[in-house]
Amino acid sequence: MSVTVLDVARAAGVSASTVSRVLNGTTPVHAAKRRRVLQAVRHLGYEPNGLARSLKQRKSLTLGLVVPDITNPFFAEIAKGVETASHRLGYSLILCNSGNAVERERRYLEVLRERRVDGLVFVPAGRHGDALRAWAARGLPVVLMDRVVAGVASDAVTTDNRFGMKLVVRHLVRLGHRTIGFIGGPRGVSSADERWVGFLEGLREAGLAPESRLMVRGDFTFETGLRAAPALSAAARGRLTAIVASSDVMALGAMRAVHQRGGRVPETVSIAGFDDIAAASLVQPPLTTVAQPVREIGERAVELLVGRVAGERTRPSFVRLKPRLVVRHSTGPAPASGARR
Amino acid sequence: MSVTVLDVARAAGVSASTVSRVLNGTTPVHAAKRRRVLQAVRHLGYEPNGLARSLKQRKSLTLGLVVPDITNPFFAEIAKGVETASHRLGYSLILCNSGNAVERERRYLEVLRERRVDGLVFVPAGRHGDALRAWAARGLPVVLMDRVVAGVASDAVTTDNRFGMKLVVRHLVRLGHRTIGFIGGPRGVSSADERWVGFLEGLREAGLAPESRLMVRGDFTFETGLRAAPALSAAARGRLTAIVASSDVMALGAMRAVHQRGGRVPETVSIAGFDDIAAASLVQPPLTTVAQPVREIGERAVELLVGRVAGERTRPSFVRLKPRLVVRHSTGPAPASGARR
DNA sequence: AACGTTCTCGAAAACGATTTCACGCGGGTG
DNA sequence: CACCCGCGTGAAATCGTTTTCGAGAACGTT
Repeated sequence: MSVTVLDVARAAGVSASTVSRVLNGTTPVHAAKRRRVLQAVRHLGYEPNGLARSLKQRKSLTLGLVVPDITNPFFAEIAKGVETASHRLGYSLILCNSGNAVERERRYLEVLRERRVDGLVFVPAGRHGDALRAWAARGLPVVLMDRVVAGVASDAVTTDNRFGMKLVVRHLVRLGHRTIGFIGGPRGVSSADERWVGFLEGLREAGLAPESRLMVRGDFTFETGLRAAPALSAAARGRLTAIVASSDVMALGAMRAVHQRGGRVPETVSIAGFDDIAAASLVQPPLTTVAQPVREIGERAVELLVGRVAGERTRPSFVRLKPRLVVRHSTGPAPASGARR
Repeated sequence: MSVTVLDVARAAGVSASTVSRVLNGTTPVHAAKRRRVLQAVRHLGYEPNGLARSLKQRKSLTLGLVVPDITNPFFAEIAKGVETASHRLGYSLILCNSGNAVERERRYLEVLRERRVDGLVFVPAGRHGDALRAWAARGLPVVLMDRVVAGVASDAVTTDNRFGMKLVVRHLVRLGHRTIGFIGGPRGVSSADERWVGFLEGLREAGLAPESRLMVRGDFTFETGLRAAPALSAAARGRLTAIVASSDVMALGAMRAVHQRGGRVPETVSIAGFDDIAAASLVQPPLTTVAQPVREIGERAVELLVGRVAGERTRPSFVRLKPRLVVRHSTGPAPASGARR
């Protein structure tokens, strides 16, 4: 059916080994023969069989990417970074969408092992990393992105979420806000937890006392924001002048809720998010948020991974990238009543 | 290093062939031996080597997915559908992000051939399908999504763009609009062209004469919409009461432009888009648009593809899915002046 | 002229599975 | 009783590469 290295060898009047050597440049080959080989390759339209090569070389030049939801713009951006870096370094990428389901995640890691991927770039869905531990137990390379899972010492590339959230709080405090509501992410997801802590630290820094009634937990969805905003408002009895959400999608939900009740952003209440997804700059008013170096997360992760595949390091390395505050128009000075406090 | 079928065979006191038979259920095996084999598999933690299997069976159980930009929510949604369907049918998926660059696209198809993927799901970037033709020339299965490329008769799953665009026009006409601006997509991209035609037909249906000055071409970006809206306004000399864009992203750009100049949507001008990306329902006002059955596009494409891989059909089949008008709040009755006309 | 070295290259052995082939063995049939 | 068939099984061939091993050729050195 398809043309093999042997066909090329026969056509060029050399042995299969020589063809291989020419194609891979592993060992010098006489110029004349080399030319004959290359010509035969071109003439027969030979395309090496990657499967056979991978089998022999015991490396597949393939990486696995597992994300909770490729439809989430944040993960989509990460995926793009990962994809770009992988192909640049000569690796192909198998995409796995776990849908936040731990069971599917487990299945995927199994499939990826069968496929003999050389390494795994991973945004774990749940809190418990059983599947991940099973992976690491076999000595397979893996690097985590965005989140880290307790009790697993692997490479990881994350954002400094605590710092990022503090930037937001500082920004709001400087605008005169004193009563700030917080919409957090699910407990146990490390990035969400860090942002929670960052918020608290930000308040403390400004000499403000946190009120637990003004801090709610969400699941990163639009609906969460939609419901949380009025709830926070009510809990604050009219003192609330700002809401910061742990993700842009939730912030957009909050913004919608405010609009629906006739409020104006930022005049009535300032709103800030986290992630800087594309929609953040598209809505009206454009959302103040924290931009993560998403592309870079993906790229660094892959670089770390192929480094480990090549057996460079032995101790896990932990990269923390600095996020950046992006001030747009959804945040403004606290209204007089709120500023007076 | 890793445990092979031979290790299992030795441990179970049978031959390698028997182990294979047990694992694949190709041929009946005595219950006693079968049990011993399964136990040995479990005990040794054996995991079959997919590369070896693929090499022998001459099928990789892998598909390739090539999209212009995974970051674009429309393609992200498609990717999700493709991923889900692939894995459900037992295939893995190699992700390729062409970045709309024809050259990268060509490279990718090459890599995918080397990897011996069983088939390709493809959203072509450019107009000229050289790479695609090269692919099809080798008799490799491929199914196109969203767009179709001239002169290539392959399977395809598309939306009825013409019909979708007519739905929008009818909707606006029913609201009393008589002077409607159009922001189209790049010439040569079949889906964009079809929408263009659909718009014209919609006007004709309503007995309205198209004005070429009120139809501009864009490239599906936010900036296009941002610039096009004022331009259309100017060209219409105040008669314009509605704008329909060939994509939501452009519609959002147009909406922003209107807001920036102090206009209101839909009071000053109605705006409609196409695609129904997530952001469409998140903005204020929520965008009237045409929803494509995105998830289904991906899934149908994969089903078609594995059908072809299995050698079911021989003639290319062409699936056209019906889109659906989603009326939100960015469109409203034409203002009196416009309605009078 | 004899003798290492270095280069180049082919034969054959991997890589780890599946599949073909042939064979032994019971049991039903004429 | 001879024959044939179907079942379960192992040995060996196969998928298409890369890599090891060893050998011949070419070359420079003393």
